Amino acid sequence: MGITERKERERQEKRELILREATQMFLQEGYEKTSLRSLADRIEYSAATIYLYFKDKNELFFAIHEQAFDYFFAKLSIAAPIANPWDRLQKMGDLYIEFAHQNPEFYDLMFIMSQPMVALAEDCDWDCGFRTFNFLKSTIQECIEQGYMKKMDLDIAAVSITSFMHGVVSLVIRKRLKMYPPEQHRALMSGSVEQMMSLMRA
Amino acid sequence: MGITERKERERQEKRELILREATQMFLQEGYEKTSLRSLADRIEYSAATIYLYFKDKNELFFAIHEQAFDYFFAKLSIAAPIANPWDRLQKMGDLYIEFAHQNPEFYDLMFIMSQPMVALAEDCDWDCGFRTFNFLKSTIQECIEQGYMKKMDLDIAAVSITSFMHGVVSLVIRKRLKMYPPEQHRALMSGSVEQMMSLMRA
DNA sequence: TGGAATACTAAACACTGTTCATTAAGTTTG
DNA sequence: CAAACTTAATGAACAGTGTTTAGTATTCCA
Repeated sequence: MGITERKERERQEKRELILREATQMFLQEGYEKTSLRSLADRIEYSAATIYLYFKDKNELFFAIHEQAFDYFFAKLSIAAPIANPWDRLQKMGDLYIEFAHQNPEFYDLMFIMSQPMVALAEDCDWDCGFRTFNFLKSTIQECIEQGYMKKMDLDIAAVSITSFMHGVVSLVIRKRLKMYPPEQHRALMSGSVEQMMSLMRA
Repeated sequence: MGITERKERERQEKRELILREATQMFLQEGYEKTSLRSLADRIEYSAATIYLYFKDKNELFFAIHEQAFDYFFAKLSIAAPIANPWDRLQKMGDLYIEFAHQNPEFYDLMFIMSQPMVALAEDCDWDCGFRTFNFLKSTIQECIEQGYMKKMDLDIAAVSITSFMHGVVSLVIRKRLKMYPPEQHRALMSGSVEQMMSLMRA
């Protein structure tokens, strides 16, 4: 029964083609210009065809957002081999800022836009988000256990650090740091991160 | 020459009527359902009329966002009479969280959505944002000067605190804190804020 | 070879923000 | 007072959006 398998494979491949082109379009042209019709033009199918592979636009955006998370996780993983958890945490901070700076559209989709989370049903889980969060959490735990970081509740610490990093980055991405000229933003970001790290250091 | 004055006043009043209804609609029905046509229905004018009082939808959203900032600033000002700057800062943190929790759509418009910032031209300034930021900044300055807060660069401190507060709140609003059940969010938020405050305390 | 399943699409639906020619009302002036 | 000018408001159109559906080819299997 190789035929149904081939069909399934071809179906999967077409889904991935659409996803790949959508992702490229999203990065190249930005969110605003990524409409289902323009995507349809690009892949040379009709707009209705996209609905055979994705339930709606939110689900397509969710799929792109998962791709972005894979890329982000791969980037963060550069820090994984660093034995010292404090140095690792520090490196993760740098990589976080770098990722957001180099892929603002991805960052937006992953952490700011509503669309992908609408695709996710009320109850069910957000695997790619959880994985990243747990990676951070385990590093923080090591930092505390090995006495690099002040003793504090693990969840509070993880939420605090996530919040802080997301805060800096998203204020810049959504243009709410207008009180400082753009050329100062990078310095303010890394300055704040450094400050925050030194406050948490045991 | 009372006629041109009356005309100007009537014009201003109509602008405010539109703005008031738009704001109510935005709060009641949410962003998604606030279209220029549905707003036009509500105020019993045609959609084209709105364009006689606002350049485009972004400018209307910017005006609503300014109203939201006024309300926010009034709320934050509850803390203004508190003499001790550290207590005042603490109170401002509580009020910030409370505002975001009670008016998530306003918060979104003020600090997350792109629309209002698009209405603001590249160069020109964001008065309502600046005012709020400066209020925070002066309180931080007092905290440092009076030895309540660890010695640190004022701008770094202001950006750090803003980032952190915005981070917690916006993660919740945009549903990126799914690793914890909703009933735990408030506790995590105040827990993080407390933790952060205690780290900054001299 | 005929019937069922699949892949795909054109066209329509119900929206959106925005523009513009036209109408109606009010104001000023000869 | 009537004519000319100014302003306010609108209906209709434009160009776009996400989404649904009826219908058409094409492929597969009994």
